[in-house]
Amino acid sequence: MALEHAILVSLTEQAATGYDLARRFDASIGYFWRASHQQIYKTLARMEADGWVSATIEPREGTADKKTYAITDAGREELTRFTAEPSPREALRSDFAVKLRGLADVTAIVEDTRRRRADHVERLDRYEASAKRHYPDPDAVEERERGAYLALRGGILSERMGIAWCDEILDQLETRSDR
Amino acid sequence: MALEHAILVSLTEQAATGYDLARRFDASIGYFWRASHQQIYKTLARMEADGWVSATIEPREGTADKKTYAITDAGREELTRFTAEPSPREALRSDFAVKLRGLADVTAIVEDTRRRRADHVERLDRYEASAKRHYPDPDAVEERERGAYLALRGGILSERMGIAWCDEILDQLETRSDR
DNA sequence: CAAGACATGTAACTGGTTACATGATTCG
DNA sequence: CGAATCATGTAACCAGTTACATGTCTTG
Repeated sequence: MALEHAILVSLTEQAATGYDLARRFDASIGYFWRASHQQIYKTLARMEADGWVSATIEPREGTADKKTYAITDAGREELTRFTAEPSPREALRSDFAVKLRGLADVTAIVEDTRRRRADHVERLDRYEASAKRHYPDPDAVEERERGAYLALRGGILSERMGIAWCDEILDQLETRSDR
Repeated sequence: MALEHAILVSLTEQAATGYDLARRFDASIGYFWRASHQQIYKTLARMEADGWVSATIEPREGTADKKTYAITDAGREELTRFTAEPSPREALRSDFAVKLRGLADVTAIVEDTRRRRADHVERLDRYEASAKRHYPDPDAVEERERGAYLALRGGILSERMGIAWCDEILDQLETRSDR
């Protein structure tokens, strides 16, 4: 389970509320881990019980208290322990590949593939823009940003391969007649 | 949810017992969908209740009956319906990327990356061997095998990109001193 | 005769999703 | 004053994992 660890990594960079974390998971960390705010609040509660994070409470009237979470020493230890254990291979589950394998309706799959390709292109653009902005010189990435840079590179390579796959599929399935 | 649909695709090709399906999910279909036998039995029961598959029962003494499942017309309809709906983007969740992003222990990550690279190489070899054996001429793939071929191509591209990523990571993190 | 393949399951648990619910503050 | 953003949750459900459980048949 790595949601906990993704949160720990994020808190290492900067203390945050559940809401902040949810936004980070929509952006940079979301490149390789998605999480809803409900899931994040649930997980933070468990992590606090485990002593991996500690909350600073800011009472508010009329609504729930604001809680800002910071990583604890125990949390840092847990992160080190987690880093040391071998990562399991990602369980790959692709609805798209299942459809493709079945190839029940070529027209529908071509359509789906085009949609998918457009999505990859859009993400690739975002990632490349982000890379250009934050790491204009890849050979001079700062020590403490190296991890984030390499993770982003993974995103870029992954989107490029996605596009290449879509192109192969379209090349084989598209009839010359339509567009 | 696509386990049901992965099963339907598999049964379209050939009727099978739960045990057979579990083995198929360890092999070809397992390139893009993993499932344990427990999960498969549970899902088959639900699918039978939904009328998507029908079981031929072969009674056996002293142990549970053998059930061979075949896809029904309702199952084929469901598969068509599923193919027509747009595929959701895969939820990407990578323990490895979380670790990399945190970069808490460079030595541990280098080790993990090497392990990961070896795994990608091994899979790539298997996929390429399979491609060579089943589809020696990519331009002459039979109509009804096109889906399987394109899915396998996805696997190949994905492993290649995995290797490329590992190489970039190792290139940036490996000190010249070790190996 | 033992090991491994064939064959089917149950039970407890965990992580994640979807739907629902509430309320304050800020900015155009 | 209304929309967006900030902020925190609960409840019901579902899919998937892990551990446990059983028994036959085939082959070396």
